[in-house]
Amino acid sequence: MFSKACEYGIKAAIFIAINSFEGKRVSPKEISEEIDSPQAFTAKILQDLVRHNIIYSIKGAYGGFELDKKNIGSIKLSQIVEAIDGHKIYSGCGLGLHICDENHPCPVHNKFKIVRDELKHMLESTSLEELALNIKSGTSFLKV
Amino acid sequence: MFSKACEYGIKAAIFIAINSFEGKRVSPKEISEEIDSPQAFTAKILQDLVRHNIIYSIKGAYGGFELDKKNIGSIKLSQIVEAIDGHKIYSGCGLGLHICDENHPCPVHNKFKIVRDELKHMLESTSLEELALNIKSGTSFLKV
DNA sequence: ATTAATTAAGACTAAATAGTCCTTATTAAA
DNA sequence: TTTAATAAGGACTATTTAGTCTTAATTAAT
Repeated sequence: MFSKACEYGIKAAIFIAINSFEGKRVSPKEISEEIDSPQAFTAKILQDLVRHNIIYSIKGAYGGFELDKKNIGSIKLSQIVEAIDGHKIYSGCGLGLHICDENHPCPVHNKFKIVRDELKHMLESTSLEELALNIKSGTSFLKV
Repeated sequence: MFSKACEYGIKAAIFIAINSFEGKRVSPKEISEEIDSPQAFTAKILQDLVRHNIIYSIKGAYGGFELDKKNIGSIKLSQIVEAIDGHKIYSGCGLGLHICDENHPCPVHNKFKIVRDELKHMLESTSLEELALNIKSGTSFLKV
């Protein structure tokens, strides 16, 4: 469903959020250990999130990644997915037709639309804050 | 969502179904033209469907691919997807955790489950017959 | 039996995704 | 102002997915 890059990006953002709540910056090393991902690859994905202004990076000694505590509640999963995987999850035909809409639907157009709308709604209505709080409380987990 | 192989496989199966209604066999060439897919690659995917007993192949002159007219109504989309992409759409964690269940959920486990169950239901409740009839009646399209 | 038309199989290439590694730029602290 | 700790960037490799090509096996018609 999501690319590996996107999976890592989501988990990394959650971990950064948890730490930002406590005013702590984190390094790619800590992040990749905590979310069980390849470090260098994760660092590259973090750069993507920085470029999209979803997270912030501070270079140099005592630097790291963080995000604005006040924004954690307003960052939605959809923003992270779009930053990394683009819009292809939402747009595009389920069977790969170049044109696929109400007037010229592929064989599964309407049925597929229901599923995709559900996914879209899920991504747009889930905030980083919600996910981070669940990790903090031990309700959900970032690895294993 | 689906792999290219799966997209081609679904469309090919629909086209074969349409022709089997009329007792006609079709070749990989006809199929790939009709569904706008690479011929050799499509042929390989057809072999997969044959191995899974979803379609039948008749070798030699006047051969081709066909399927049992009586079965078209009972073949579900899920069978084709499973034959080609395996079970990975259903199983596996949305964020790539090795273990992800009610007791040890990833951050999006419950929300993701809703989407995936919807997809699963869609695939399991949609028959090849239904899709083929829509193509025949011009309600939906296999290419462009 | 021979031939022409066909699917099957497997080795190959191409492109996309996943991932590594090294070098440069930046910055806080000493 | 030097140094050590860091992120950024880019070139590189590895793996997976997508796709091609050639040869073998099969079969209906002649």
